Amino acid sequence: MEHQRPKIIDVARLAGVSTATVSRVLSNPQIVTAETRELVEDAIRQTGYRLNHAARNLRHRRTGGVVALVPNLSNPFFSHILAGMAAVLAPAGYNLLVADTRTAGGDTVLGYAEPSRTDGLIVLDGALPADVLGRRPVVLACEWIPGLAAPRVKIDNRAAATMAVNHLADLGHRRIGHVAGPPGNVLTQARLAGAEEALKARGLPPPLVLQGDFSLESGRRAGAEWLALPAGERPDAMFLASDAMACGFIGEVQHRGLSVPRDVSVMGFDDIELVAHMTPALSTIRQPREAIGRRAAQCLLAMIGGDPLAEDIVLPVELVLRGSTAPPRRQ
Amino acid sequence: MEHQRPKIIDVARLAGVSTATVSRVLSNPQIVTAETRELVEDAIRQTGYRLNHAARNLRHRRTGGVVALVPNLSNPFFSHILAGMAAVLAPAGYNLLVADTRTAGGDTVLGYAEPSRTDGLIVLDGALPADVLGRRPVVLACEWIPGLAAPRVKIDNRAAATMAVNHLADLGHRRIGHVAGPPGNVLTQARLAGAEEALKARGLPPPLVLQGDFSLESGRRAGAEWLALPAGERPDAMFLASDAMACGFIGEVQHRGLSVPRDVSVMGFDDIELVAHMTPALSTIRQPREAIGRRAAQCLLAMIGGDPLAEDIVLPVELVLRGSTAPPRRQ
DNA sequence: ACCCCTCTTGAAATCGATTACATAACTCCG
DNA sequence: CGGAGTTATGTAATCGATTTCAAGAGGGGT
Repeated sequence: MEHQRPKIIDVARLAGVSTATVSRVLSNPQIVTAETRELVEDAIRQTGYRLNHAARNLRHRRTGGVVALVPNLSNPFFSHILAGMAAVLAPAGYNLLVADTRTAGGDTVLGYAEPSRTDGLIVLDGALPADVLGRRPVVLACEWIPGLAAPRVKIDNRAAATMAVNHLADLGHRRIGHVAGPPGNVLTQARLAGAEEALKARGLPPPLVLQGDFSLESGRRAGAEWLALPAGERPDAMFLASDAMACGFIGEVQHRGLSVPRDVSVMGFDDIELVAHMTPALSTIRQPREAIGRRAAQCLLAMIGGDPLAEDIVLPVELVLRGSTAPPRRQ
Repeated sequence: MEHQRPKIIDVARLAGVSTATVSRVLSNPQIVTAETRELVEDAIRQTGYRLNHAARNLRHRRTGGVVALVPNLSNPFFSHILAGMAAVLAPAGYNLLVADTRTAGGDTVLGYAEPSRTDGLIVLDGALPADVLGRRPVVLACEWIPGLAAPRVKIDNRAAATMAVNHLADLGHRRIGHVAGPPGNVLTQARLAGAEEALKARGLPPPLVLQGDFSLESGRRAGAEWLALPAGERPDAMFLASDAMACGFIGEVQHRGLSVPRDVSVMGFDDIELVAHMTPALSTIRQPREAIGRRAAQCLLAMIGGDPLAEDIVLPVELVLRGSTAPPRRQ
């Protein structure tokens, strides 16, 4: 016996049938007689035959791969989304490739978008140029690319931001600030708009807006900026557009000896796992991350399958109240 | 003109050469005359030809994919490692597939190990049964699988734990505890051994050992256990086998009104990005995560290329001192 | 002028599966 | 018992590139 991997023809010979029959047993068992089928299945077991996917994919003119373009893999926000996608894709016979659009160069991203490498894309980064993606199945999740006509799976960011700000206002805060995401980002804009809207609707002054970029470090900088304000001008509640920034913000404020929520209430956005364990635990907006991943994957599979259901999906968020928000201190 | 993707034969016809020549221009340009080469390159540009990877891979009997098996994608510890791997693999023409061994079922993992899906594996989970992986290029990173003969890329966990404990002892702590990882895990064992060794070498009592599993939540539980001890028996310094656990531990201790490092000094392990921003900032052992990923990928590529350099690589760690460790309180 | 060698190029086989089409066998019914 | 219809299987083309082998072109030495 050679130590080569057995091919379909080896199975066919052993079972005394043609390769066509073996192939049918593999992909469409019910159209083969039970008798023949068992013959073939025995042969498969005996030879230890395993299908060669490259060959099947070549014939099917597909790749069996789906790529997720993530802006920053180190952000734990994305990991559950990926898990949700994998949970849908694996049973459907698709591999999930993950690419970090920040660390990977533009060429690499372009390489992934290559139709002969993947059957479709799930884009979680709104900052990619639309033309990079080519004309093929794409689903946008969380963020989206303004010019691009593709189904989106997202939350209502504006309404979520409104919820967050309303909570702070309900506690009695009147000077509410916002740390936004990177300029130009669609989430930044929607969350800022929601925050402004909520304040306006209650007759409160517009928010002090500090710029961030969703990262921990930018949250820390925002904390430093907040501290640098004259005490009388500091907002007494801050709504930050990501949990990572909220962590950085709180860290900086605490390092300088102030206390959350005594000196400032803080709301985050995302509900990453960690923030429930901080001191104080972070009040935040929970995004259904796993569901986002699953729905995005389902949507993409449908598109690959030819369904033109280009409908956006909006998933519900949840307001999670913990220790980082409290009524303002009596002056 | 049809809107089909152009194939190599379309390019060949336009250039007036054979497909063999086009293929040579694509993969071995220098063996073709400059003249012909330009002809072909023009034709490629004109047709907008793009190589079909499934076909090439079929012929080459390779898949162009490498899979990383990660125990828990949500742990940010892994993301930089993955980035490091991708940085090496992409230029070499390999796709990186990422699979979470916890969320993916055993079947899925087995599917990835399938030779016709990927050319090699990088395993970051020591809990996989060795026989799942089959007989093919494998590199173990961080964790390893005792029975399996494969090159490892790792740090010296025992020495790193010794460093951590020595730091606590240098500060003057005498009752030092340890929160270990999941039982049976190789990292758990090495780190525990290093901690015990360091204490013994200094004539200090063996550590109180609490069991964890590297997760945030298990760190929180350890914090609760620590709090439940009679105050006189509590170790006044704790070394935890992961940063995630250290976060959970500190969170729990602080929630109950005690202070770090006043009431207990805490050392973590990994140096994930976030812990520099907590209050107090966490003292920890920094693993060179990106380098681990890069070296593992390089090693795997070498193995795929046929090099049998089955050498283990041990990378250096760094002791990072921040605010969570301090001399014990005077009693 | 002839032979040998090197360098380019093309024709055809190949990678390993899938599937359109053909064929054989069998059922059913008039 | 013959012909139509159904079902199970085999033959061979096909997916799109790579590569072996052979042939032709040109160069150099004698």
